[in-house]
Amino acid sequence: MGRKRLQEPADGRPTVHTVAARAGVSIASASRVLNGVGGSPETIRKVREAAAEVGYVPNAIARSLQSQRTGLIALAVEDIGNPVYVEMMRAIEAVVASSGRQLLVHATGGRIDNETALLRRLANRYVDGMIVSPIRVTNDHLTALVDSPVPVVVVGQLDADAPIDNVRTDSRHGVALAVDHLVATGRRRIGFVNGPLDTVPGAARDAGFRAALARHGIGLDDELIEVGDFQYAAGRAATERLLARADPDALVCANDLIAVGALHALLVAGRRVPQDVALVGMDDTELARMMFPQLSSVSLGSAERGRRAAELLLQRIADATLPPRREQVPPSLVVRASSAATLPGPRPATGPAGPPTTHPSSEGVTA
Amino acid sequence: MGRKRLQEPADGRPTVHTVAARAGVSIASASRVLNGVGGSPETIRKVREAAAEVGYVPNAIARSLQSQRTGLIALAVEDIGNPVYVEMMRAIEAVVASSGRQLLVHATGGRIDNETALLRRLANRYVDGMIVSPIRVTNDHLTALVDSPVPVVVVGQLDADAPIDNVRTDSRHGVALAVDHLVATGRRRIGFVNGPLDTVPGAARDAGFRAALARHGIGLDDELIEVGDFQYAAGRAATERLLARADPDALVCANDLIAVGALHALLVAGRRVPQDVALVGMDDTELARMMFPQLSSVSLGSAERGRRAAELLLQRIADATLPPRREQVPPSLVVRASSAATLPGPRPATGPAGPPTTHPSSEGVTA
DNA sequence: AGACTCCCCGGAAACGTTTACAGCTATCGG
DNA sequence: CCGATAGCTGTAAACGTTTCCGGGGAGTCT
Repeated sequence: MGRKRLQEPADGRPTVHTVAARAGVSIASASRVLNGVGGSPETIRKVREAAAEVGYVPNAIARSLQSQRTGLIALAVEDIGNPVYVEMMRAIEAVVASSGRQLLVHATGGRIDNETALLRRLANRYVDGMIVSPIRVTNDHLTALVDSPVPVVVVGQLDADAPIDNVRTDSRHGVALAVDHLVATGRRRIGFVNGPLDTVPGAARDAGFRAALARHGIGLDDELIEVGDFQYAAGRAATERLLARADPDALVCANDLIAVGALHALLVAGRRVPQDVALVGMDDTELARMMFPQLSSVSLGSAERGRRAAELLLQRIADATLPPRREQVPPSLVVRASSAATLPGPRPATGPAGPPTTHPSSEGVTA
Repeated sequence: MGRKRLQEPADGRPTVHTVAARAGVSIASASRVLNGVGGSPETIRKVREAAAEVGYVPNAIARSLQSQRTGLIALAVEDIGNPVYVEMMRAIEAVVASSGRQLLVHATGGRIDNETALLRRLANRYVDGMIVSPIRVTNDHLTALVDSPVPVVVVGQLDADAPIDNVRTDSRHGVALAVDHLVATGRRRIGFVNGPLDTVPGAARDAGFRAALARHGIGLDDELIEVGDFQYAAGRAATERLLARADPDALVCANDLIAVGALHALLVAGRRVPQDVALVGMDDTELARMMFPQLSSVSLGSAERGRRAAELLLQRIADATLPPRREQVPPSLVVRASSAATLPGPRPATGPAGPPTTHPSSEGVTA
């Protein structure tokens, strides 16, 4: 039988041709039945039977080539080990999975070239869309984002006029919440352990800290500000440097990993938390609840931001003509043991301070 | 002009046809030049020029259909939030990326149906291979693994006769290391906080704990054994239950997340660590170093296991006829502050115990 | 009873790439 | 100076799927 094409590939795996031949129908009919569109009862039975007998599984690549979509969504974050990205990823994954797609995760290590290379490679159509949370943004970056061939949603700050779907929070305001809380509970010598200033979040948090101090009429003491990167080890080292030259009664940290490092440094240095030094982290990851004492932390709604970003992306994939949208998730402060104690100072607690217990088991209250 | 096929898809994105037409050569020549095989200097120049002008990027899907490989490797783990998997993933990612491939991460949540569904979907050829670290293994699972159409490597215990590439450690021995160390430093009322017994690691660690106690001639006290799951919250709750009915002088935990929960419970209950209760975790993740006091932990070489699994997988992708291989990574104990103190007991420390300081900054010594 | 509609089916094109094959030219050795 | 050979080029097939289109049969309405 000189059929026009092989029924069985050398591979041995069945294709739609195999099924069709076995069922005695055309590949078109077989395909229709397998996709559940059309087909007479008799044809359906034959095709289903044949497919089951040979163990047919459609080849997703061929299907993608035809349909021009892969069902893959990419997520690019700096550091997969940071719990804040884990939370974001979980939220994204939930949305993505519920749309029948799969998530492809990339760790960029914050290296900008890495990220632009990734964006350019996007052009090869391997994913239907991408969510990226860059911590540094260059012009190169922006143009790569703007003329990306596939939909992109950015989580994080972005130029106001960039025509890109964007979900952000206000980390300046987040820092302000932390400072307000500390001031309200009587702290005055408030230190700040930040990440790199050449990153978007680093710069925003620095500005937020300075503004908040000024608003409270507290003079800025550069001795009380220290910079590392957004990791645990750097946070610990930066806090050690800070403690070696200054004597804070409170510390704000630019994320929870830094805060955990700061806690370690404080305890090693023999400071009691919160009695001697109150500590507030940022991102409100599960890490904050795992520490002893549990860490107060400014929630930047990472799960919520992830969820919204995923929804924006799915909407854009469905309709590419949508105008660029921008959503904002407000920060909120979660007070736990690490900053719950009010200093025995001039001003009694009026804020959301908890009881000054050393062994609290409360899960924190949202300010 | 009546070319056989469209030069420009409605999409507007250039294909190899676009480039070929613009360069005035055939698509075969264009493809050859773009892949760097063959072509006269003149042709090369023209094609390169045309490709640059139209901004040609090859369509990875079409290429995959032709080459029967996607360049994607899947990794399926239970919980993406567990630092042990983060470490494993980093190691795998390094190997995978150095081979020019990309990593696709799946969180299974430990649900067995989820995992088998994933394995079956593998048949659709979307990935070139898969690394899976199941915590529960059923027969269904095994058959799905064995007749998977794409190469699979399993990280974790597996039936000895299963013809599947496999990288494992000996967590029974790992638990023994922890118990030996605690006994050597004078502990006798050693508790154990485990994960679910119907999981492979849970069962192995339970058996290891019982065997180790027996080997030391210490009677087994069921009051000192508690079970939750492999998460922080469960570890904390399980430890609270255990402390409510027994008075251990040491705790072995089935992983670091549990150990962190146990530490929290101990400190809330007012026990000093390590003076009152020594604590040893398992997996030796960065979390162990982040705690105060830093946690002793049994390293199961997760990064190493990940690296080796990735290498096995790449080898098998390159040559499917290799016989099934099995590699073993030995566990090792890293002693840190949480178990460094020797009890003022009958037996002076002969083991690898560190100084009984309360504020150690040592990064731990490997036993 | 004829025309119209509806449904089902099979052939073939299309997605964008790589590659086997054959034809052509130019070069080199004898 | 001619034949072999090497290198380049273009045509066309192939990867496995979905889908457009035209043909045909059965059923229904007028």
